[in-house]
Amino acid sequence: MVRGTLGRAFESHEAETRWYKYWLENGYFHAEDRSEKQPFCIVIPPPNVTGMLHMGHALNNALQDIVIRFRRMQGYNTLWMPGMDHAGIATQNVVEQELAKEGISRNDLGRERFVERVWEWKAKYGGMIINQLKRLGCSCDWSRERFTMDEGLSRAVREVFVRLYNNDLIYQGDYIVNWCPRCHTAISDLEVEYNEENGHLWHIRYPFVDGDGGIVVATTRPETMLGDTAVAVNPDDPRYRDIVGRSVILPLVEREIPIIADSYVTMEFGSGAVKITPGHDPADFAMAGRHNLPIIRIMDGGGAMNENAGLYRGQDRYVCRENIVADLKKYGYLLQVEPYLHNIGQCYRCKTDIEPMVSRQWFVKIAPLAKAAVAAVVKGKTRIVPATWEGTYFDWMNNIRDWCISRQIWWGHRIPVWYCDECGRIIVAAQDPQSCPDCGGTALTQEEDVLDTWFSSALWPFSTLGWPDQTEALKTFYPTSLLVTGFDILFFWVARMMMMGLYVMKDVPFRDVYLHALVRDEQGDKMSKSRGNIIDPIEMIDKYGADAFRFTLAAFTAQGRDVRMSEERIEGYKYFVNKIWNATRFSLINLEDYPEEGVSVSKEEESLPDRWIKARLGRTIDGVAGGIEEYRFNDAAAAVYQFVWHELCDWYLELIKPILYGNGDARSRLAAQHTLLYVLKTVLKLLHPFMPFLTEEIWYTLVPEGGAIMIAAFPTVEDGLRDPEAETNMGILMDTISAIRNIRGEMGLAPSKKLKVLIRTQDESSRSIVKAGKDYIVAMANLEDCAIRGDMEDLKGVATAIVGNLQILVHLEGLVDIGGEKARLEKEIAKINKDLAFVGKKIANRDFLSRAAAAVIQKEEGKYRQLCEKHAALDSALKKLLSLGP
RNA sequence: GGGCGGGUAGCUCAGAUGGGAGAGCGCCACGCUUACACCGUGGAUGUCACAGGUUCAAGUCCUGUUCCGCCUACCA
Repeated sequence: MVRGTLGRAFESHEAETRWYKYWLENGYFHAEDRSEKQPFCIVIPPPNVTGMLHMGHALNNALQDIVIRFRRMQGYNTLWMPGMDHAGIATQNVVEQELAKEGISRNDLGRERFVERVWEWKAKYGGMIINQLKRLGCSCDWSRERFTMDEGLSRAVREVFVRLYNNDLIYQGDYIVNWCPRCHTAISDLEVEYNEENGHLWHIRYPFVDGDGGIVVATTRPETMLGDTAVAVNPDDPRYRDIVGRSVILPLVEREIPIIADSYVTMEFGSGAVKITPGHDPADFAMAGRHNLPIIRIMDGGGAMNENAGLYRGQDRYVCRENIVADLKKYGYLLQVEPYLHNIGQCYRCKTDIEPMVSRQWFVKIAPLAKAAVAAVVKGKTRIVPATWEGTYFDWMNNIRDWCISRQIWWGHRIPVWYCDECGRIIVAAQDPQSCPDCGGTALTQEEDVLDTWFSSALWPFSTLGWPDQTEALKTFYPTSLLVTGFDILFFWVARMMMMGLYVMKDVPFRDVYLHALVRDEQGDKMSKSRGNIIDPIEMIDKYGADAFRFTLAAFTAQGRDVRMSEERIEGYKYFVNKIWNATRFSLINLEDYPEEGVSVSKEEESLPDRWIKARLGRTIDGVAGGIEEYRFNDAAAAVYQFVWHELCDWYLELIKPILYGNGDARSRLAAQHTLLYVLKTVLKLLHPFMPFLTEEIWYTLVPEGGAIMIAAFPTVEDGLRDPEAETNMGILMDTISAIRNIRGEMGLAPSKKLKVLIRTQDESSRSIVKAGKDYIVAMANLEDCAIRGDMEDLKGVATAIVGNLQILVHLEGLVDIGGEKARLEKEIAKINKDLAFVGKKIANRDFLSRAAAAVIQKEEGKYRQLCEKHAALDSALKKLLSLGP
């Protein structure tokens, strides 16, 4: 097979489908349960089954795929474990909405039928995101794909629940929880988001039972007064000291409630007296515990007032508020209303105002679990990157509160608890029990509630690998190597995986956690439907190709920074794709007659550009590999971008053109072809983790029998690549060429005009470097002739530049523009004067000389000397220009 | 109220371990040179938020101020 040719442009869409299929068919994504190779494993943050790929997913998964492909190429037994989350409330909502269109509710259907419907929905519409991940190029081991509601994962959930329960780490009780009246369920503290809203502070007078007067309380939620069971003041408050212990009459309700003293009350706020509603306020609930107050719940699950609300029964809580306020006013209890800005807790899914409400729920006693999870990070068993997040992690873990895990919905893992209808005994078991172990009764009723979706997600790193079975995969891949996720779910998910992993597996779930930032729009705003600033990843892939899109994501992923995304930027990296494509086309054309089996080229046959580009390639390998290893994706991307565009294309390809076009001997042409092919192949491998499709397509054409690039070995820096001498020498030639080009541009000499140049230096070694590289200078600076001499006689009609110890004189011939050259030299000299003043001041400073490091002093003195020389050279050039004339 | 991150070129951002600043895009000029105009060559642009301090030397370390984000929190 011979090398092929490439079309005019990369057809991304066609290539993407073709190569993804090819990879799948060849099983390249598949990880071995057992292998001689070192394991490397990432578990995917499971997207919601209802989810569609958004920018956050795209970033998250592009980064994972970059690391995974990199490690796979490095020879690891690489597993990227994919799957989805059943997303209890979200999915139930979707299906309920579907039912609503048919005019029925889930209650009409009943639990069993409803859950069936959800499964049907999932089969039909669920998991769109999986196909979208494939469009991105994700190399997950799809043969292992899991779903949190799978039989196996459900078994893991039950098993963990039972263990926790038997260890007294799960309990049931009546506590105040965050209740979403729309979702009709309790949610955890984390699922509440607080937003500032303009409200009011109502001042209400509660009259004393005995005697005149009363006490004034201030509240933002007057409707909750129906559930008040006390009024509290601070024990140190002189205003109220005497009335503690007395009682007041709750207006409208006519209930007698006590005035109690509790140091929780802030004297300075409002009137210094607080109404206490233990049934509907977390702080009040806590106070009720301390003072043994009755707890009255006044609302139902939908946020409407219940039978305890008397006349207000059936009213929605906000309607009720208006009525209460009106009534208070009517009866003279309302003293004052002031505008008040405060935080309202809302359901993070549906934005409905949360109602704190007392109800019977299941909780995980979390402090002991959190303690171990903190210790693991302190000991460095798990590393959080960037490390600044460790502090946040510790703060949260150390102040953590028990986790409410029961949800009053139907879609999810039903809690493995049964109640004996006969004797009332609670049975907690992994397997459905047949009878009551106490009374032997067979009439058992299972707990209605399901578990928080995050409960099953917390088990993800080991449940997906087969736990509770001791599978080979589990032994090989746990603890996993890396977790990549957004910082927004550090608490929701990462922390809980840490706790569960340590509890169940006795080891951390992952060695490294890389937390990336959020994707925002170019203004820095969060992308959201309501803002209308969403960029759809799939649309971007269609338009610019997955490779350009992925590269853009990587290039903008600096640690600790949000990713600002705009279409323009993706387009910019599409240009990079095009550049790579065309550099390859150029190479292919010029490799046509290069033998497939290659040639062996000795060190001596290599040209300076050959040696130089290989040396630069070596540094690029370090940059890319180091960047990915340290999760500095922008650095890795920048390193390869810079190399391909500004070293390979801008310099190397241009430098070898004359050689390739046959201006030299056959051997040096072969040497250039050899190097070109080698460098191109290597850089494609460096690019592959970022641009899998493009590189595979090119690789296939360039190395038809080389197998897939995705399983090629990732380059390492061989000794032959290090060549500082070539870098230095080539650097001199490049600076020389740039200096001539600069004169051409500044002096307005046409690009097409071939110039005559004289390069002079008394330094032997520089002269020989330039002599050896003369042909490159002539070609790259478009010269008619380039003389290199050691004598320093005066010349007229030239423009001068100084590079190191080289004096570069460009003959201006007929078009002498003394004014132009004078201005150019003066500008240059002015710049040097400024630098000279600065460095001069420094090395004249006694303190600097006595205190700075020797190396620094040496460096500064060297700099000064060079500046002086350059200054002198330019100055004499200027003088000659003026004295000699045209 | 606490905590964290950030204010560097017109824009978006890089700048371990202190030695007077970089990239990409944009802008200006010139070029269709047989890979690429999704290109090439050259050029311009910065009181590194502000004020102090440490140091021979500060974008980089310390303190304070200010502005902007985010996280977190039971002052009703």
